[in-house]
Amino acid sequence: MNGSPTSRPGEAQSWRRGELARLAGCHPETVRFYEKAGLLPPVPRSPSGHRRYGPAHLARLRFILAGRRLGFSLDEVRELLRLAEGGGSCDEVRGLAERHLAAVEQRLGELQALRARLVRLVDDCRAGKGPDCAVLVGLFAQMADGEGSDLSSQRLGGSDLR
Amino acid sequence: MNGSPTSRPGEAQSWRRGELARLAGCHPETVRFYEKAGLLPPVPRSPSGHRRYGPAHLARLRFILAGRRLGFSLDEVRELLRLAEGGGSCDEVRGLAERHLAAVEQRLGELQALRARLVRLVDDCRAGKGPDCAVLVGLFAQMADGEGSDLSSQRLGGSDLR
DNA sequence: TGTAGCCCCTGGAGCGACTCCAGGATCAAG
DNA sequence: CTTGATCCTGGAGTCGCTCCAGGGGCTACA
Repeated sequence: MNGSPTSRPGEAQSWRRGELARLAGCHPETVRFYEKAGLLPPVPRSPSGHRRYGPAHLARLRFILAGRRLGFSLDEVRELLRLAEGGGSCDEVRGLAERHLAAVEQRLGELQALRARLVRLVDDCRAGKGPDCAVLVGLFAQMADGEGSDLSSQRLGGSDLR
Repeated sequence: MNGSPTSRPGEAQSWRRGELARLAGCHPETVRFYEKAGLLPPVPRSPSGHRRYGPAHLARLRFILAGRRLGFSLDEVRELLRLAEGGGSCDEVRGLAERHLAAVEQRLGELQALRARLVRLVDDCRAGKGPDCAVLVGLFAQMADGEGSDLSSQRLGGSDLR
């Protein structure tokens, strides 16, 4: 698991796309996607058109992936990169992180409410209080009123960044 | 806010798409989308081709939206509808709900871990322990090792079902 | 030298769950 | 009869990737 690249002798470290991806821990297609999205710069090519990456690209890619793992959107990661490289102030960076944290906490609250409702439904069902399935009854009940029907909702969508 | 429809006299209750959507609490386009997705059946049309909905459609739409509010995917809602109408067993329904609940709880765990990491980052930053922004330092640090870099991650994406 | 088996290139489609748009028809109220 | 809201259709856009087809290249081994 050393990062020894398939480099031509005489050249400094230089990796192909798949090698870079493996070193950073992402899918090779993701690298191409980030380049298209402007998060990674266009990169030097070998005579035959193959991309060749160096340590700076690896560092940038890892930074992007770290941001994604923290739940930042690609736009937010773009901004973080700008701040990191253009020397944005610490306040700006922290502000971004704090806004993101607030979003995470709101989502957490929503999911907790969701879980409570699901637990109640499933528990009622297990208790078998009536002739009908409590889950379905619950769904029909929630049809009528708007329990939890405000604005906030859904999307569990675990595991991006596979 | 009564549901009095714009119905022609002599016809039973009959609503247009926008009215149905308003009664159910969703976007009019969502109704069309659910029809295309096979969750709502093709619906009778007026001579000029406009859809006319009745109470049964409203009930079905509300059921779907209630399921979505509980975080079920459209596929899961489809299955719930099948079980509700075809008389699936309570066990089947509860099984579906339990599996969904497990997914919600897993996502909750992921988000809690995420929040902890963000809180730590932001707190370090506020404490101003070093010359550099702790958030950025944290990002660069997490670049290297794989703190939280297993498989699970991301997508906050609150508030579908606007 | 051939060739097997990988990797890379490109542009484009697909996922989920909608939402929005263009360009035109229809409806309900005044 | 006009006005403005609503409806119709098919198609594109969102986000963050992942996968595919159809082609070229690169490396190791026989």
